[in-house]
Amino acid sequence: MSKGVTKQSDDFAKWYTDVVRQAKLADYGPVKGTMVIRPYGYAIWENFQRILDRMFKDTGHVNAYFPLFIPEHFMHKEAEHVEGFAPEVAVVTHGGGKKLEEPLVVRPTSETIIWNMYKKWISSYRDLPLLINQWANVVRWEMRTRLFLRTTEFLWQEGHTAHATAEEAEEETLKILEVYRTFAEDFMAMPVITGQKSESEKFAGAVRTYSIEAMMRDGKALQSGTSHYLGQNFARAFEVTFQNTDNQEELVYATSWGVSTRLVGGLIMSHGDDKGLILPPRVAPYQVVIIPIYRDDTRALVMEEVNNLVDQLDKVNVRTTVDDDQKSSPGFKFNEWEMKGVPMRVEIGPKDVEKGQAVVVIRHSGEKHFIKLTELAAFLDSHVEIIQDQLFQRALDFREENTHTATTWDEFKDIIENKGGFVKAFWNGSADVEEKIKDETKATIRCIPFDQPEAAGKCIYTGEDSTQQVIFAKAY
RNA sequence: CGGGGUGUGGCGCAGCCCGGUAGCGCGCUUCGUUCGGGACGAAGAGGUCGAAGGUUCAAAUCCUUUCACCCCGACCA
Repeated sequence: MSKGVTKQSDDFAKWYTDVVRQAKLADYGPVKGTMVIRPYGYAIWENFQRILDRMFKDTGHVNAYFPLFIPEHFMHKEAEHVEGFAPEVAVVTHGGGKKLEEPLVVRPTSETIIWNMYKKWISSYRDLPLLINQWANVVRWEMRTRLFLRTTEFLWQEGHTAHATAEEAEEETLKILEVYRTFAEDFMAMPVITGQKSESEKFAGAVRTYSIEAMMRDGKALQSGTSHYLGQNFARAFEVTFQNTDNQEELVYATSWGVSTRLVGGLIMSHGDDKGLILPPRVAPYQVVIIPIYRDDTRALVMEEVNNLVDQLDKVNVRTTVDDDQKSSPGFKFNEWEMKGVPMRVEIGPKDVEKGQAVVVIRHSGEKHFIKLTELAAFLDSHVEIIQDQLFQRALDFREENTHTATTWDEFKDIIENKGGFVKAFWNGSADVEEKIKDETKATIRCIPFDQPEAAGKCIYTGEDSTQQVIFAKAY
């Protein structure tokens, strides 16, 4: 493996792939479009899972697990749903050496099988709300794939809830969107824009789709999580009704929502630089890496301080690893752990021990601090949050710098072509116009943000009066 | 599916035009010296040249067929 990675400015896509592979996050699987998530990458995903799972439980949800295989005819019950997913489902036609009576669809998402079950479980308003989440793999046969961002099989969580009223379901949809926003911003240090998807970008089978949209360091948008208000579409398709307090039968109201391993890709592209990954401390597998520097005669001396520091960091729950591999030099280790994005590096050598200090290097800023050993643990502990905040602020500043407002079509095209990033512009709400803009510029409507300007404006394409300002961008 | 490209030790590649003993760098193994920004030396291990067929005394190299993967476009978390 060669030293370093392709520079972001040379080829961002190549940089991304280089980092994923050199930081040992993931590797290509033998089947086209599949990905092996390696231990270091999986550790990040496990951190995501741990944090999100807690948030879901704190908002009243429970976990369950539904089967991978779905009878093919289930997919046909909801018209929009089948139309949306038909081209990308994998179908199993044989089992046990025989052709199956009915082919089985490998789930691209679980609405159908879940609502098939909910029909059995829901009969009264007393059974509602039903708030279930599952952690699972799903398969979507994509034409073009990229590690983490779009793979044939991916890991995600999908929440599926059933409610007695439309208001309550809508409230749930937005509550989860807020969970996603909090997770992205407070843990991944990835600022996001919350809003509603346009009709053409919404989930197949949803009434409304909301999303969080993040800006990557190349200015492109990444849809990072979606929350759908499904209305009664799936309840109608699967005949899921309940008796309300007036003893009347009613269709239930539904939501579904998910985030996937794509978030790992978002994390990489939100913070990384030409030296590799930069991980926010709250989700980093290791927050501190200690690199002891010694020769045989100074080993005991150095390791005593190292072990002492590990104990102290352990007490304050700072995730730490020590790289005392004898085979590689300190210089090699510096580069390797920078590639892996560990937020803080501590160097302790004989000279340091003599002076009663250690060297701390902050990954994202490159700052070098000489800290007294007696103050070291406290310094590192406090910098977990300091670094977390700095990374969020840096990402936010980057997004603001790369977000422009366009009021004329020429201006719009110029920004998309020459500057990139997000473009705020008014839109008349027409799918036709949305399509034309996409054809002419490759920019799509990422979302209709909740955050709207006071004044109305004119549609960027037609010049008609418009009250909705939307975010356009090229997207992953 | 359209356009482009690549298949040769684990990884990255050269060799192919012009057929003649399969090579280089990195990695790996062992030993020794090193160790504060990608250490060095010595000795080793490791390849049915993507697959099938053909031409030839002889094929990684020429011909035919085929498969796979990657990149760019049309679909998508």
